[in-house]
This record gives sequence, C-alpha cells and structure tokens, in this order.
Amino acid sequence: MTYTIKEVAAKTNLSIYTLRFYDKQGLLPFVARNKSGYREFTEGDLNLLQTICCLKNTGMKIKNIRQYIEYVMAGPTTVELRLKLLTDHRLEVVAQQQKIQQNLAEVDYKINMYAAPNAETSVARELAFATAEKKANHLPNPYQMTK
Amino acid sequence: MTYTIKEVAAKTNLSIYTLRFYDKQGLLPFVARNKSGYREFTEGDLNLLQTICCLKNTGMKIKNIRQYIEYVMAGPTTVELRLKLLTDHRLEVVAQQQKIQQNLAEVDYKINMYAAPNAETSVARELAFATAEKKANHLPNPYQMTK
DNA sequence: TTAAACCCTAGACATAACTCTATGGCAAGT
DNA sequence: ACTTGCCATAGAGTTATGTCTAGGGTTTAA
Repeated sequence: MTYTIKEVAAKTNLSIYTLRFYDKQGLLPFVARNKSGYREFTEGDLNLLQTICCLKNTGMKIKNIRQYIEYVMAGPTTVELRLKLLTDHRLEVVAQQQKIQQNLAEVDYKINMYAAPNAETSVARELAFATAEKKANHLPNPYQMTK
Repeated sequence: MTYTIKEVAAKTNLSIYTLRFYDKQGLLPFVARNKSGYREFTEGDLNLLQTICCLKNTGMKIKNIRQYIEYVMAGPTTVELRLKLLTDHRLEVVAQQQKIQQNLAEVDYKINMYAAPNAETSVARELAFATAEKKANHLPNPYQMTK
C-alpha cells in the first residue's frame, strides 16, 4: 500500500541520496514516517513527486520548487499563487528554449560549413585571415601551422 | 585594432572574471599578450569567442568546448573531428529540448487546471484523495486543513 | 610624478545540486 | 539469536562554473 525509499528511487530514476536530499531541502514535507522513522510514500506522494520532477526537469531551482510545495501543503486557497508561480516558470522556460534555438542555429551554421565538400578550403581561408590579423598586429601566431 | 579584456567583456556580456576563467580553462589559447602580459583580442579572436558562447549557451561543458578549441588550433585537418563534436552536441541539445517540452507539457496541464474556473474545487478533490489515502494507511495528514 | 584606472596571477570563496561516508537502529529469514 | 540488507541522520566531499580578494605591475593624464 505504501512504498519504501528504495522502491520510489527505482520508480522515479532518482537516487536514494537525491530523495533524501530533496526531503532535507523541504521538497517532501508530505512524506510520512512509520514508527521506526522510515519514510512511507503513498500513491499521492508519488504524484506530487512527479510534479517536482517536471519542475526540476524544466530547470526550476529547488528553492522555487519548495515554494510551490509549500503552496500545495497550504491547501486550495493557494491556487492563484501556484498558478502565478507556474506561469512565470513557463515563460522562463520558453524564453530559455528560444535562446537555445538561436544559439543552436549558429552551431548549425558551423556544422554546415564543416559538412560542405569544400570545408577544408573554407577553414583554411578562415585560418589565413586570423593569422594575417595576428601578424598585422605584431602578435604571435597561436595556430599550429602544419606543413 | 585590438581589444582589451574590458572591451571584450562589454561586447560579449561575459564578465572580466569569466573571460579570465575561460582562459585559465584553456578556452582562449588564441588570445595573445602584449609586452606587459595584457591580453589583446583581435576580431578573429572575437569570432572564436562568439562560437564559444554559442556552445556554452547551448549547454556544452567547458571540457568539450576546450576540445573543440583544440581542434581549431590544430588547423584544417581537424574538420571532421570538429564536425563530429558539433553534430553530437546538436543531437544532445535537441534531445534535451524535447525532454523539456515533454515536461513542460505536464506543467501546462497543471497550469490549465489551476486556471480553470473550478480550480479550487478540483484542487480540493485532489487534496481529499491524498488525505484519505494517508488515513487509509494510518499515516498522519501533513496538509494544512484550513477550516 | 603621482593618482586613477587599468591590467595581471594565484588562490580563496560561493552556489547549486547532488553524492558519499560514518555510525547506528530495524526487519526478515535461517 | 545472527546475519544480511534496508533504513535513518549528520555532515563531509564532489563537480561545475563562476566570482572575488590580495598583492602587485602598467598606462594615462593632469
């Protein structure tokens, strides 16, 4: 009817260490203990833990996840606060995704250059430009000139 | 004709500390020094630094960025190695973006729930389920029951 | 020629998020 | 009752990526 920390670790792909760490960080105030002090996870606890993982996987800081959990623990009156926290987070995630897309486009540009049949030629031209610039500024050439 | 570290910091939005840190990590072997030991950045150096920032902004580890830079320093014969490094990285970034999309979809589900007109009701129902489960397992109820 | 504003390095400190170690209690099977 | 394996905590250690401080040389401009 309940799960041990080991079982939860297996289900969630979090390590036992991480689960205890999250508990210590105040992310798991809903997890009960049995008479020996062992954690007992219910299905409902796993649902909440799943939400925690979603927030973590989208890059939310533990501090903010803790805030969310505190809202959950406080009951239905915090719905609006939860909504604001999640929508703010959503905006950050989307912005971050866009930033990565833009930077990845530049990486793709490089990839295309390197994948082109004349790649060595264009790279050699780039290198020639860089070394010429070093020379023009009376700076040593840091590149390995093979041949 | 060349830029000081301060000017480069202003251009790149990296701090002077970060630039020196990157140099210490072997990311800037191409940057020359003047007779006083001051760094002198050329335009070509800025191009390379821009690539470094792209890789960093897409989540590449410094260790791998250093590997890329080492390939660049070694000249045009490393084009294929550079290509492999970048395409491997690209795959990781895309996979990571997809993972985030999936997790964000779950966050969106929560957002929609909280944004619905009957949000408090459904949250109260969720809470009732969780507390009932705790009770059924003879565990204390960790939720703040207002009222 | 001196003050202000640069530049340098080495190395300490910071932060986040784990990860592990030491030590000891509890549980289940023989 | 013992052994094995699981559970607990406290707190030390790790990794990555900076950020800052101390101590000292350099450049510029009044």
